[in-house]
Formats: sequence, C-alpha cells, structure tokens
Amino acid sequence: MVTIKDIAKIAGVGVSTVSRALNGGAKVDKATFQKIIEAAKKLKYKPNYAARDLVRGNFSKKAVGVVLPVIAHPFFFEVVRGIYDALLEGDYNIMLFNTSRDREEVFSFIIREGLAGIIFVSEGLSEVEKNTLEINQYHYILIDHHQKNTMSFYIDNEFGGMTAARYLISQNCESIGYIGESIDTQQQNDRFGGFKDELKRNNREILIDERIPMDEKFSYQSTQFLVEKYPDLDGLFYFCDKLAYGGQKAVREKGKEIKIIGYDDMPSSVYLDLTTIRQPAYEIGYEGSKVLLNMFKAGYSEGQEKQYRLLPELQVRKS
Amino acid sequence: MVTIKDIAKIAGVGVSTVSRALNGGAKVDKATFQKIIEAAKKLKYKPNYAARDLVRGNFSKKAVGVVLPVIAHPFFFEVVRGIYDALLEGDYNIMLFNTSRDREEVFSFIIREGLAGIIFVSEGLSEVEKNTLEINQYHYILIDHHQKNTMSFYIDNEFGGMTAARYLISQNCESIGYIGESIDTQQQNDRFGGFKDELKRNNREILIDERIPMDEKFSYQSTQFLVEKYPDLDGLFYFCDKLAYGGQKAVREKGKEIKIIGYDDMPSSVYLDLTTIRQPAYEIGYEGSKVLLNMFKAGYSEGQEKQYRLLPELQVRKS
DNA sequence: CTGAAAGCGCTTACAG
DNA sequence: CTGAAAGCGCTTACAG
Repeated sequence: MVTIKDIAKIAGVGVSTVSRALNGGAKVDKATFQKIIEAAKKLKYKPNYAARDLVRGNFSKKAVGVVLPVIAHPFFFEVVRGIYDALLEGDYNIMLFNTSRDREEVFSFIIREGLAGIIFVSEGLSEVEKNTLEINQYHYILIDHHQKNTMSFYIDNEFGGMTAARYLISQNCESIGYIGESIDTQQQNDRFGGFKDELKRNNREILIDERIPMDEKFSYQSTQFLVEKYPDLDGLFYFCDKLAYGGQKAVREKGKEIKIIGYDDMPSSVYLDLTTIRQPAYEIGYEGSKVLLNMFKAGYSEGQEKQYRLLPELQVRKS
Repeated sequence: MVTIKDIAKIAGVGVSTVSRALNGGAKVDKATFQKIIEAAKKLKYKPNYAARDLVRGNFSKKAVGVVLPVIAHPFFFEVVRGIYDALLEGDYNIMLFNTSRDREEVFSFIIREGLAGIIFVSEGLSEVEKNTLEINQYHYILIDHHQKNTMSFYIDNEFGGMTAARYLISQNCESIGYIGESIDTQQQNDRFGGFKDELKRNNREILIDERIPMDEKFSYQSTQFLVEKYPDLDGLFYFCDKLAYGGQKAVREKGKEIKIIGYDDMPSSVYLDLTTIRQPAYEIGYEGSKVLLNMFKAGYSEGQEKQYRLLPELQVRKS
C-alpha cells in the first residue's frame, strides 16, 4: 500500500508537507504542491481513511444500516422509501445490506462498519446476534417483524388475514382458496393463520392452499388451473397484490364470478380496481426509523414500549 | 470517549487482555473475561472501528456508494434493483446517498467513506467533483445520465421521444399534447426534444406542453382540464407511466377517443393496457454495475468505450 | 494466561 | 513555508 511516506520520499519533502498538500494545499509552496500531487498520482496514492478518521476523531458515522432479505418486492420499496425519508430528515445516510448469502459474515461486516444503528427489515434476530449487537452498544430495531423483547415495528398480519376472511364471508363466498408464496415467513404464517382461523370460526373450510413463487405469471397460471379444477370456487385470497394481479387476469379471462382480494394496496391497485388489505408500508418504515433516530439521542429508556403494532385496513373495490 | 485503556484500569488488567476479551475471549481466563465484559458494559464502551481497521489493515471496503437524487419514483426502484443484484453477485454492499440537501457536504462525506466505487444515478458531475474523484483514485460511473468523457450508462431518451411521436403519428393523431414533470432534467429535455423534433419533421405542431408535479392526481386533474379545453385533442404523450395512469383514467371517464402513450413500462402497465415506451431500467443498473465491478479488478483501460447507450422500445397496447 | 511495547497511516501543534 | 515528533485507539507478536 502506498502511504504519504512514499510520496514524501519521492517528492523529497517531509510527511507533514505531503499531508498539508493532500488536504487542500494551504500553507504549501506552489512548486512543492505540484511536486507532491504529481508523486501521488504516479504512485496511485489512495488515502487511508481509517488512519485519517482515527486521528481526527471522526467516530460517529452518521449512517444507518438497513438489512433486507430481498429487495425485489414493491412492498420493500415502500418500506425503504419510508426509512429513506426519515433518515434523511435526521441527516443520516443509508447503508443497504443483504443477508441472503453468508448471514454470519455479513453480520460481522455490519458490526465492523461502526454504524450509528441498524434496521432489520422483515427478519428476526438470533440470540447470538442480539448479544453481539448489545456488546457493541448498537441501537437497532426490527421493521415488519415482531419478536419478544426487541424493538419491533410491524403490521398486524393476523388481523389483516382475518379482515380478508371477513370480507369474503360478507360477500357470501362459500368455497374459498388461498394463494401464497412458497417461502414460509412470519408474515405469511400470521396472515394465513388469521385468515384460516376466521374462516373456521364461521364454519368454512379452506378449499385451496396453494404456494407459488412470487411472480405474476405463476399466479396467472395456477389460478387458471384452480378455477378449472374447482368449479364452485367463489373467493380467492392472495398473499399480495402482485400475485392478485395475475389471478385477476386469469379469472376475468375465464369469465368466472370469483371474488378476489389482495394484500398490500400497491399504487396501481386502485387503477386495477382490486379489493385489498392496505398495509401502511411507508409509515412503518418512516415511524420505525424515527424511533431509532430518537434512540440515538435519548437512548433506550427503561420501560419504553418495544412492540409497535400498526393495523392494515380493508380497501373495497370492484374485484 | 471510552477506550480499552479505561476498561483495563477499571478491570485491573492490561490493555492487551482487554483487547483479547473483547474480541471473543480466546486465551483469556474465565474470571478475567467476566470482569472485563462487565467493566465494558458499565462504561458503555464502543469500539473505535477506525483504530481497529487501521491496525488490521482493513482498507478495502467492499461497498459501493449509490447516489440518488430521489427515490420515490418506481423507475429508480428498478434501477436500484439492477444495481443491487449486480453488486451482490460481486459481493459488494451498497451505501445509499442522497444529494438533494447539501450536495457538497454529502460529496465529501462519500469520499471520506473510502468506498470501492461510486454510482451516480440520473445526475451529472461538475468539473470540481470529477477532479476530487480522480485525485482520490475513485472508480465511478453515471447511470441514466450521459456526460462527455465520463463512463455513462444511459437509455436514449431522444430516441424514446421520437418513437412516441412516431407512434401517435401512425395512429393518425393530429392534435398532440405532452404532459411532463415540472423539473427540468436531462432525461426530460432529451425525451421531449426527440418527441417535438419528430412531430415537426412530420409537420405537426405540439398543441400542449404541460408540466406538473410527479403525481397521478395532478395528472388526472390536468388531463381532465385539458381534454375540456382542447376538444380536438387526439394524442397525449406522458413523461412516464405513473403520470399516464392518471391521464388514462381522466380520458376514460370523459369518454374521449384519445390515444395515450406513457414512458417506462412499469410492471402494472401491462394490466392497465397502457401503450408505452419500455425503458430497460433494471438492465441499465445491472450492466452499469457490472462494468464498475470490472473496473475494480482491471482498472479503466485506455481507449475503453465510455458511452454505453441502450435503446428503449415501443410497447403497443390498447391505450 | 498476561502485560509492555511496537506500530498501523495519518494529522497537527510546535519550533524553526 | 517546512519537518521532526507526538499521538489518535487498537491489535499482535513477544517474552514472561
């Protein structure tokens, strides 16, 4: 690695002068300055920011880590947008991380970054991870996930699932199916659980429980298939709007009278007349980040509520 | 600031032992370990990562900065998704920055981070900024923006605008309007320029040039208004699908026969039957990042092409 | 298992 | 305007 010592040698000056030149050149002779810059260029010098930060006492990073499992889904986009806005207001930058590969490695990388705090989106934390976080005095929160004894900002998926069930029941649906994603997550478990329980309370069995990849095309195809297979089917609940779009298309093309309800309420759902459960995704990102920002200043106050629960809301449209 | 020296004093041990304990406790007596951890907790010790990195020789950050003007628009979401995927494949993390506030300050913050490289999305660079980047030996690229002598990945907006004009002309539209966003950007200038020039080449004047905030509701309202004001209006080009959605709704409600074309081709546009110009947004993010990744390894090779231009594509649907 | 000492690369008073 | 020296907080051989 090239250091200012190397530059000093080549330029025939002392290291202090090199340092001054590299930092703007105040109080440095024009000719000396030129010599130094040239030497730096020739050697392809890159400053060592760790050393610079150390001596300058630059400790607080003014950056927050955001850990996401995936980014592909529009729901995450909304959440991140909320986080982004709140953090920007607090003058913090955002560092995006993904744990889908080597979670442990990413985790230790994050810790080493020396960030002001960490936001975990849609995922829980192991005991080991929580310990590491605490030993390093990290402030952190969970968003779109709830866990005991951990600062959690989440939307009540059980309630959302229940609301979806009630809607279909209110529409006199009798043969009801669910189409979800193939991965088991807390979100889906809660959502599906609330849905199924409410159906049972109303003496309805769930006719279909289909799990597919998170893609409109799969949803389109599997809805086509299910509609044929179950002629009595009259109500369909989708894990999210994205999947419901494909289903809507399939049902429309088949000319069937099947009530469809999605989950999320994405911006375009209003134009597609999709009945859905609205998730306050932006809000949860925004509010959660605000609380984190507050923890930076005030710390966690003993006894402060740790579970922040928002409720989703039924949006009735024509589907 | 609390240092390991403070802990050492309180725990009655040497600093090396503290260091060892804090780094996992290998070769440290159980009792000593406990004493140290307790002292650290009591003092609320936070490690100084700059110092740690310095001594460990942790220089390369394995993180890339992504500078965005805004994040709200779905187009950026697609671009960022492409960046995210490519960077993840290369095992780099992402740091998101926003320059909307104090650009200069953010800029120097980014430099100081010691990132592996920087991606600027939808914005150009001043000469001063380019100099700073070069002095610090930074690898960087522009995405969705083109600038001479700068590694640029962009989609040809002029071509896209021209294509939109040709489409409306092919549909025999005579009275044509444009509804764009109120901010002047390179993207809009190119897009609108290409559109207007092509109309002129076909002896058509542009009837309406309306600029509004980036919001479906504004688009809905102003389309309602314009449709009334210009009874002959038969063709409308929108800066983006997002705006076109609102326009589509207004035109449909008014029962008019007006051809509508958007720009972007967002996922839901297919379900809304919107004719549009498809932007390879994901691709531009992905491909651009791949080239950056390559520069990390190979550096910039003299004579390498600096302008990467992708072409948008007409998607004809029913609107 | 433990501690004193050297050193990571840089900046900044200080004396010249 | 310039350079030698001290020191930022930490880790890691080294000797005990």
